[in-house]
Order: sequence, then C-alpha cells, then structure tokens
Amino acid sequence: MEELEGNGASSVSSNEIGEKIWVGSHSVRKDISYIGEIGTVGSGYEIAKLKKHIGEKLGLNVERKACVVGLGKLGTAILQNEKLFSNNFKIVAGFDSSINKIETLVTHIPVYPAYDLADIIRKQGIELAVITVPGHASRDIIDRLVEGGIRGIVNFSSVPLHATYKEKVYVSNFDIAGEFRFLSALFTMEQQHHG
Amino acid sequence: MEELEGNGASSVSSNEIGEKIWVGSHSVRKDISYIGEIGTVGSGYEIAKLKKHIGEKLGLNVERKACVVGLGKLGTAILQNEKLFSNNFKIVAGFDSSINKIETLVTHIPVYPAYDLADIIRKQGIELAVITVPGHASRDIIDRLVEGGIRGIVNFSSVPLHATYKEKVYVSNFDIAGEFRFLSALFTMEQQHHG
DNA sequence: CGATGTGAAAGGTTTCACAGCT
DNA sequence: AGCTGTGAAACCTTTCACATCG
Repeated sequence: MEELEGNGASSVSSNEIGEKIWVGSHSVRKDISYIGEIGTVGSGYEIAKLKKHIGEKLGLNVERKACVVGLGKLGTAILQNEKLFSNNFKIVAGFDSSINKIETLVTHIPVYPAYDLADIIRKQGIELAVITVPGHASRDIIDRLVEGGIRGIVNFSSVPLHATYKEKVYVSNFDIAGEFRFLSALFTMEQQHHG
Repeated sequence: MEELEGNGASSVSSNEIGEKIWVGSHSVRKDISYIGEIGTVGSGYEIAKLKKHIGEKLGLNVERKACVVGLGKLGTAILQNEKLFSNNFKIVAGFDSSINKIETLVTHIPVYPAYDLADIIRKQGIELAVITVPGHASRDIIDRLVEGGIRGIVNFSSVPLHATYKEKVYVSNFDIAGEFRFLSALFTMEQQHHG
C-alpha cells in the first residue's frame, strides 16, 4: 500500500491488490467486504480510506506492548531486533528464569526474572508475548502469562500450546524443526507420487 | 511416542494419541489411514510399526542437510542453536552477503559469502534453508536457492515468498510482526463482537 | 467388548458468475 | 466499459456413525 501511495496512486483495484499478494481478485473483494462496503464501484478502493478501515476493524492503529520470555540465543535476538517489529508493536520487557543471565545481558530493554512475569505484564499492560523457552517450560510460562492477562502468544518452543479460548488467549505456534519436517514430508510425498 | 514407549507400552489407541495432541480420535484414525492400514482392530497401533511407517511415508528417517541464509542476530541464533533441530536435520552451512561478517563470526559451522549459494547447495546436497535476510533481499536469495536445487525454505523475512510449484520448491513463511498483527486482529474482533 | 477404517453428513472456505452502480 | 459486492457452486476438511474384525 505504501508502495502504491508512493507512486502517486490514491486508488487501487481488487485486481491490483490480488497481484501483489498472489490471490485472486475475488478473494480480495470478499475479504474486504467483510469489514463493510468501502469500495467505489468502477474505480476501486481509495487507499487512505481502506487503510483506515482495516486498521480500525483489526485494531492495528493502536500501539501494543510486547515482551520476550526466555532469553536464550533466539530470545535475545528477537528482543534486540527491533526492526522485526512494525511501528505498531513495541517490545518493552524481557524475562528469563536465570538471574545470572539477566544480570549479564546487555540490552536497552529492561529484563526481569521470570517470577515477576504476571506482575509486570499486568502493571505495564503488555498484551503480546513471544516465548522461546526450551522444551517443557512453556506450560509453566503460559499459565503465568495468562494470569497476568496476556492476549496473544507467539510460541517458538517445540511443544505446541493450545489456545484456551476460555481464557481468551490466542496462541500461534512456530517450531522450526517441525516446519522442516513438514517441508520434508511435502517433497517426499511428491517424489513417491511421481514414482 | 517416545514418552509412551518409555512407559513400557508397545501399543497405542487413536484415543490416546488424540488426547496427547488435542484432536479427536476420528481425525487421528483418518490421518493414519491415509498412509495405509497398519492398526490392529481391537488393540490399536503398534508403536514401533507406526513410527516406521510414518517415517518412511513422510521421509523423516533420513538425515537432511540445512543451511541458514542471512547471518544477522536472528540468523546467527538459529545457526548456533542446534538444539532447535531434531536429529533428522543438520545445519551444515551459513551464508551472508557481508564478507566482513563472515570473517568475524565465530562458529563451528562453516559460513560462506552469499554469491557461493547455488554452488555450495548443489555440491553439498543441502535440501532445506532458513532465510533471515532483511526486507527485499529475499527475492534475490530464493532465486539462487532454487538454482542450487533447494527443496524447502523457511522464510523469516517480512516479505512473503510464494511457493513456485513449478520449481518444486516448498516455502513456509513466518513473520513475527505479521503474527502479532494476526493475534491483535483476533482479540480486537472478539472485543468488537462482544460489544 | 474395544478399537479400527471408511462412507456419508456437516461445516467452512475458496472460486465463480453476474447483477448493478458510476 | 470498468469494477464492486454477493448469492450460488465447487471444493476441501473435519466430524459423525457404524460395519467389521480380533
């Protein structure tokens, strides 16, 4: 969108959007129609208006606070890599169970011991968390996150957490090794299928 | 599975599997049935046999080589974090476009300049890649990966790559900021829905 | 009786086709 | 003519129900 605006365009058609994101123009129109009728028949969607509406509906116009739990190599990389985050998200805290690690880690984002999790999340109004703790620790962690009132979790640990919709917490699991297995399976099956 | 085997069990029912991974027993049975009839009616699935069959069908019994492209903080963390990977995958190379970075990086996994990508992938038979390059560089990179004959790509850059099935390369995109947006959208919509 | 494998039903998502507006 | 918004069709995935076998 920013790209198109930069080009001087103020309007965009479902076709153009579709090409950009590799989906059919039908799907673009249907998806946009879910948030209301905001297109102009014959000329497409006014970009500024479209952005505003999507932002409002999806809550992307407010800045949300996030934290990283588990400051191993991966966690630290995420904590320090601010470019990873768009302006809508701000990482305001890191957590680890090792006091030693907390004291030695050099970063301009404050880090806290894991037992302060619920407290700090509640007090600072943190809504999102990335967890990069090894193995089974994740069960423990999620309980404290939920206790603190977290709303969304990105889970990099290898044990998948299942969104407990009762608690209104949404979880997105991502496991690199699991993803490798999935990709392997895809091209292995393809080979078997072709003989 | 290993957990169950450790408990001395040699057989497992679709129900037990379902509880472990939070899906219905129906789904477990249907999924397993796709790889053939290997269960014993009345007593369930023999664990060793089940593992062997799944492994063969999905190609998880062979060790595959992987590499990391883009040795920023995130890439380096992944490169060095061998625990992230199960025994089926081995990271054998890292790549970066900055010669300076390659020379200063301390690691026991060999790192190469990005222009050697296709060559080394081909020669070493690397099948999988994680790419953590910033922004638009990913387009470039994928072309060279494909040229070298890569089979699967895990893409952490913020611009999604679309699997070009013509080339038989499978891509799995993961963008942390995007995931945050998605989670925000979920709980924002939920709030709007409830008034 | 206990548990699998599978045809059929249900549910959800994507694609199509086109009426209707500018 | 050009393009949106949407009902209907096609498609895919999950859930159910039950015949069947040890």
